[in-house]
Parts: sequence; C-alpha cells; structure tokens
Amino acid sequence: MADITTNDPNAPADKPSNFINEIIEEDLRTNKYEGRVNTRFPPEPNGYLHIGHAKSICLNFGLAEKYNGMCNLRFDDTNPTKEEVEYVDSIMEDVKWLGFDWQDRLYYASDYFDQLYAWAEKLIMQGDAYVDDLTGDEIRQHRGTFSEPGKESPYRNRTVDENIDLFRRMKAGEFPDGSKTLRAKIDMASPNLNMRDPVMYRILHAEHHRTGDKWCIYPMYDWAHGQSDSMEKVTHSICTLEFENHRPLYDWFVEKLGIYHPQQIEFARLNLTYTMMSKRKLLQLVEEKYVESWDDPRMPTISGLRRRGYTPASIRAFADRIGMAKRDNMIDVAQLENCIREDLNKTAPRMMAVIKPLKVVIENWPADSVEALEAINNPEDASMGTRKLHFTKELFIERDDFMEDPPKQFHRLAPGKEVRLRYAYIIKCESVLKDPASGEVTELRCTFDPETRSGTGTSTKKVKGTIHWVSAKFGKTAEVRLYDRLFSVEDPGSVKEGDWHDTINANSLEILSNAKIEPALSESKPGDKMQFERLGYFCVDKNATADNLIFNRTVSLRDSWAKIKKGL
RNA sequence: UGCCGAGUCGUCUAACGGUAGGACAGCGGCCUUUGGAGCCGUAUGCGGAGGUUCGAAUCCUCCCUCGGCAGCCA
Repeated sequence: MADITTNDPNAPADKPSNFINEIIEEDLRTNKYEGRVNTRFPPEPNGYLHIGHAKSICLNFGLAEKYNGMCNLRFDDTNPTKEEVEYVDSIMEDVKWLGFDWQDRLYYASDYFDQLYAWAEKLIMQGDAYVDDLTGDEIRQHRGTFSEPGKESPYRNRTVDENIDLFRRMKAGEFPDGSKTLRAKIDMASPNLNMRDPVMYRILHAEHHRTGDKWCIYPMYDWAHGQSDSMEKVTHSICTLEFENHRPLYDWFVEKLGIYHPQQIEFARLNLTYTMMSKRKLLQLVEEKYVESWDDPRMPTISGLRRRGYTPASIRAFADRIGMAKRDNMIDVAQLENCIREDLNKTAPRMMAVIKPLKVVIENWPADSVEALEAINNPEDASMGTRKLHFTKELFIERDDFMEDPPKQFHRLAPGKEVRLRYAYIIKCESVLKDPASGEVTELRCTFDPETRSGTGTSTKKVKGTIHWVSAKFGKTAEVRLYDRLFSVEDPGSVKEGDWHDTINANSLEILSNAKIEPALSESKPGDKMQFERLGYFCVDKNATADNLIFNRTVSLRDSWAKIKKGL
C-alpha cells in the first residue's frame, strides 16, 4: 500500500482521514496558528512504552510529517517518586526505533519548573490561587460528590500576601510532605470535579532524576501540561479520552495566565484483545516474574515486540490501519499479527528448520552420498536468490508431519503413504520404529523415488503434501521459543482487580531445545529475521550467540490445517 | 446520582443531506513443490422511536446503551 501514489498528498491511500486531520486542516485553512502544526509526544518516564503508546507516537509524529510540521518529545516528569532515567532512555530508544525523529526538540517538564513556579506566583497575585492547609482526606471530603457540590476550604480566602509568603516557604522546604498544597481558586460547586479548586503543587521532599533536590514542591499534571505545551508553542495537544474532563482546566490556566493557547484534542486509546495495556500491571508482571523483563517477547511493550521480531514498519502499518476515533475500541490482536506477516512475507528469507525432530532414514539412499539441491530464498522476491541444500541418507522431519493413523484430510506422512520433501524427492514411509517401553515413534524408515527430484519433471507423480526437512549430517542444533498470548481472556484490562493474576496464561512460553536448523542458519545474528518454512516467522534472540542460537517465533504462518484439525 | 463523551458488518474504520465502502476475522472456490503467499467470490451493519426533507448514518427532539471523572498519579 505504501507505494501507491495519489494525486493528493494530503490524502494518501494508506492513511484514511480522521477527525483530527479534519480539525488540523480546518485550522490550516483559517490560519489559526499561522499555518503551523506542532504536536508533541509527552510520556511520563515511569515505565516502558507499549503498543498503545506506539499509536500515539505514530499519530503525533505522523501528523507532523503529513502537514510538514514538527513533533516534540517531552518527558512529563512531574512526579519524582515514580520516574527513573532507565525509563527515559528506553523511551528515546523506542521512539527512534519506530523511525521517528524529534531532532533538537527534546524537552522535559522539569526544565519548566522555574517558569511554572513564577506563573504560580502570578496566579496567587491575581487572587486565582491559594495555599491550603487541608489534609488529603479533608480535601477529598470537601470536594463533594458527583451529585453534591463541594465545600470551600477554610483557608480559601487567605490574603495575597499570606499566600505568597506561605507558598515561598513551601518552596523553601519549611513544611513537611502533605502539610500544604497550592490550589487554583475556581469553583467548588462546578459540575466538573476537576474545576473544584484543583491542586497545583504538592510538597514532596523527593529526589528528582533530573533536578535532584532542588525542589521539594512539584507541579501536578494539570498545572504543568498545558503550560508546557504553551511554552513549546504546540498547536495541537493530543491526548487520550480520559483527559476530556481536564480540558476546561487546561483552558482556564492558559487563559488566566494570558499566554499562548494550544488546543487539546482527545482520542480513544488502543485496546488489544488478550493484551494488558496498564503500565502498572505490566510492571507487576515484570516484578512478580511472570515474564523475564520489560522486553520479554510476550510483552506488548515496544521493546518486547522488537525482541519478538516485529519491525517498525509493521507497527506503523498497524497504527495506520486501526484508524483514529473517539469511540472505545477493542482491536483484534490478529490485526497486529497480520501486519507483521505482511511485512515479513515480503522481506524474510525462507529457511528450513525442524523444531520437533523425528529421524528418517532413506533406506535406498547410498550411505555416504550427498546431493546438492537448489532452494529459493524468497518466492516473493527473486532478487533474494537461491541457496544450496544437501540431501543425505539420514534426515529429520517434523514430528507433527507424521501420523500413524491419520485422518483422511492429513496430507503428510503416514505408514505406506508418500509425501514430498521440499526441494528434494518424494519419499514413502515403509516402516515405523518405536521405543518398546513407551511406544513412542523414534524413527521412520522410508524409500525415495529417484524419478521425482524437484524441478526435473521426469516424473508425473503427484502428492498432496510437501514437508520440510533438515539433513541429520549437516544440520545444527538450536533452541526455539514459541510464544502464546500472555492472557487467557479477551479483555484482561477489565478483570476485577484481585482476579487478574488468574487470567495469566501459564503456557505462554514453550522452549524447544533440540531444534534442527539448516546450515545456512548457523551464521544468524541477533535480530535476524527469517521464515522457517511452514512454521512461521522467527527472529534471533538478542541473547543468542554462535554456540547457543535462540530463535523466537514472531508469529506462526496462517495455518489452514489447524482449522481442519479443530473441526475433526 | 451530576457533568463530559461515544454508539455504522463479528472487530476496527470510512461517509460530512444523494448508491453504506475498506481492512482484519469468517465462509466458499481457484492456484500452489510452504495446508504459506496470491487471486476470485460471498454473508453479516447505520442502538430505538418520532420529526424536518424529494431524499437522513449525516439535521432536530425524546429515549436506550456503553465509557470517563470524586489522587497531594499521569
């Protein structure tokens, strides 16, 4: 889709229009921001970015690209108790990896602490903010409820002088945590609870990852965000739906300050089936060792997807495809899987690997004979060339490709049945060897038909099945990791707080340590991506070494046999 | 319960008063030395009731349903 050209650069075929495009195009028409588009991606560095953030990143940076504007990266680091540099670093890495560039516009809300403080004094001077001595509990009690107005704090009508004095002493560290707050003086009876004198500053004697111990008062999100946008001359401040009720407050602050006024726009956050999107719970999965790390290939984090074998292009394609709207959504994870299959189908070289090996001996093949066969690296892309495969007397095939007593629809190997070995010969299963104790099939004795070599056309024999194989003599051993969804329910996010651990899929990881890979694969490097024919797309794990190769399955191939089997 | 917001195929998403279209999932078929890929076909949808209009998913009214908000989190 990406290479389709259109006459209208504002409406590429692969990016359907949405309500945000319409707002921006209208603003451009009316010259609302002097024709500028400046968005921003404002993560809090309190965790790793996930696929939901990718939607926002693609939106914000994508808009900047589309309208020839700019997108800033800004860390919303106003709560030192939750934030760490480890997260800052990972976030920058992930945004870059997705293919976006904030150029010289890397900002931190903490860079604005001085300005924010000065503006807070301005609001105090204007009589629009006051120092409150109420405790957290008391503030909550005074706030009222959905149906009842709140009550004004007894400290609400302190004089400007008293407020300034107290606020300066708050900053100077004279008061303990929680003992005082600075509040905006708005309306304790507002139907919008965010307008009932919201807290602007709280006292926190905590070390900040960038400002150290310079501050012991920290701005709240609402007080920091709009003003940060304003300072950066952001035009369109795009956030998720839960901030809709904050917009009146966002507007109130910039208007009271009389500063440049960006426009907040809200969109629906991404929900994916069988996927946990809560940062807090993803942290728990890591801390409680349900997964190895933030970049465990089962995690919906950007780094997890990267390690799993997802490409930046596939994630961007996904973001484009799911669209942008204000209604709540639950995207089928199959949609994501489709995006990576589509990408890798075009780009990943085909290789042969047997992940659950079953030994096959070709009885009528001379013991030491080796025959070179030509294999195509990618049927979708002839420029990827061919490679040689070596056929030998002893081979491995996939255990799942043999059944002793198969149903009619099974087009693979069975006693007395024939099947083609990919790029090689048609073989016939003559006998089955078993372990006498367990009854397990240990080896197949087969014969090959010399007239049926691939590509020769010397035989008209047809078989329904073609299976992959690896030479026992030349193949190498490697570890393969297969992944399943981390949660067993469609919407783990909606599970009751106490029960969500029960919805974790205990079998989300299967390790196969005796996989047989074709020789070409033994030179793979971490990050390499390939298709194992008939099994799926795989990616070499970041911890793999030449002596200890590890392949992560990114996604299986579409499997119509699995569907047939299910119906049997 | 107050305020804000949202309801279009199974799931997402278009439509801007003029033929409800696309993607994914599903189903059927073709093709195939990957049960892959590709190709073709197919079913299913405007939350409800009124109204305005020659004509309504779109405008108006009422209703219903769902989501968000009562952190010194973001």
